[in-house]
Amino acid sequence: MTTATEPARRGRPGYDRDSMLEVVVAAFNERGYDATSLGVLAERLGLSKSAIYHHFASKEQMLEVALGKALDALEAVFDSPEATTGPVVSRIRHVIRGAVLVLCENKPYVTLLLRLRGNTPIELEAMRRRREIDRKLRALFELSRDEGTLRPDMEPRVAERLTFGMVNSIVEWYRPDGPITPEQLADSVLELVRTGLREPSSL
Amino acid sequence: MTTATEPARRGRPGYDRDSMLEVVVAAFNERGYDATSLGVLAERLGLSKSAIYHHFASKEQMLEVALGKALDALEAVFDSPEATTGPVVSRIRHVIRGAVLVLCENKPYVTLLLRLRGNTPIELEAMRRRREIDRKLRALFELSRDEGTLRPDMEPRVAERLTFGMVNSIVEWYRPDGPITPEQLADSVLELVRTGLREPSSL
DNA sequence: GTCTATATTGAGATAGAC
DNA sequence: GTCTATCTCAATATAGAC
Repeated sequence: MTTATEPARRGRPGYDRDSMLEVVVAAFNERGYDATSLGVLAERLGLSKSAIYHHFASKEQMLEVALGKALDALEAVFDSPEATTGPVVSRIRHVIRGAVLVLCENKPYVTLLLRLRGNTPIELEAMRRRREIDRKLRALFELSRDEGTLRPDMEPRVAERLTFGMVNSIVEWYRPDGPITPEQLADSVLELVRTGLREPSSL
Repeated sequence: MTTATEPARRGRPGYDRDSMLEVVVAAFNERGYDATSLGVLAERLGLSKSAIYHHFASKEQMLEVALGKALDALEAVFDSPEATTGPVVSRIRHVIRGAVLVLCENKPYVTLLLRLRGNTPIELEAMRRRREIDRKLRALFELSRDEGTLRPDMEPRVAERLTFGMVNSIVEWYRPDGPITPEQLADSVLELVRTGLREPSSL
């Protein structure tokens, strides 16, 4: 009932929670969570409105499950051994690369997370977990400053905000079927963060 | 009726369009446009719901006027002489700096613009104008690549997206009454874009 | 697991008095 | 320029049959 077993997603009927959530979250991201009615969801699912309640207790529970997927994946990156041990510069590179990859591979769920406004307790709790992740990147930049590998005119807090701003903005334009792979994108972000956009010789 | 004349914004009554819009847009940004009901707006304004209709024909018209403010200010930066003539690197610096300053000084209106989902013709038109601005930054990065001042391993399109991603993310955390001035913030963004976060000597 | 009702609430918007 | 009262519609959610 909770864990998907085998087939799932046919032409029309026979949804399980995960396959239904894919359709639902895509709709949330296109129109916004609040602007997406159960009627629209039912239409896109090819079901009646009431059938949805067989899988989810409420519209907000769909949001809750989706946000959990995004947060679990992001937290795994920031709590991994490569993020908590070793040279600080390597740790920073690891979490930035990992965040880009998670974002690309779980784009719909992360997109939903990044657009929360905190209108309900469930949204507030998700935002709390997200802020905890932000805090971990900031802590890494503080270590970097202390050891002298962060340029001294850059506040760790500003570095963290701008870095995450850049990374998070990727959900707005990355296309899984596009020409750029997540790995290439992660390389571009890391290079920009490391040494900027300018042709090095023109410094 | 359309243009504000003199005083405006008192303790409770006597709103004109602009002073009312300030309150309205703040509410939109806190809860999201769709999740903000006229009832909530009336409460925050200290008015009844129907009184709002003396100033705006509809909820969506409030959005339209607010988006116009943001877009007019941004377009002014990208159409200015400093953005269209002179060395390409200077033009890029000018539009990035200008975008950061406009964003800080018109934060509520720009925030609203950046969160649109395109659910109505009015939203779609605003998104079209916004894409036009994106296109102008991309064109500048293409010129930069052609003259050899953009690092060759960075696609102009990716450079544009990551740069605007970083700039636009500022609406999520900039505080007008905080310790960082818009000018300092613009400097930080420009330095990060130019040469990255690393202590230069550690390259 | 899905359906056809339907209950209930709150939304955006209007009428007309003051 | 603001109010009270009301209209209309669409939203989330439930009941109960198949």
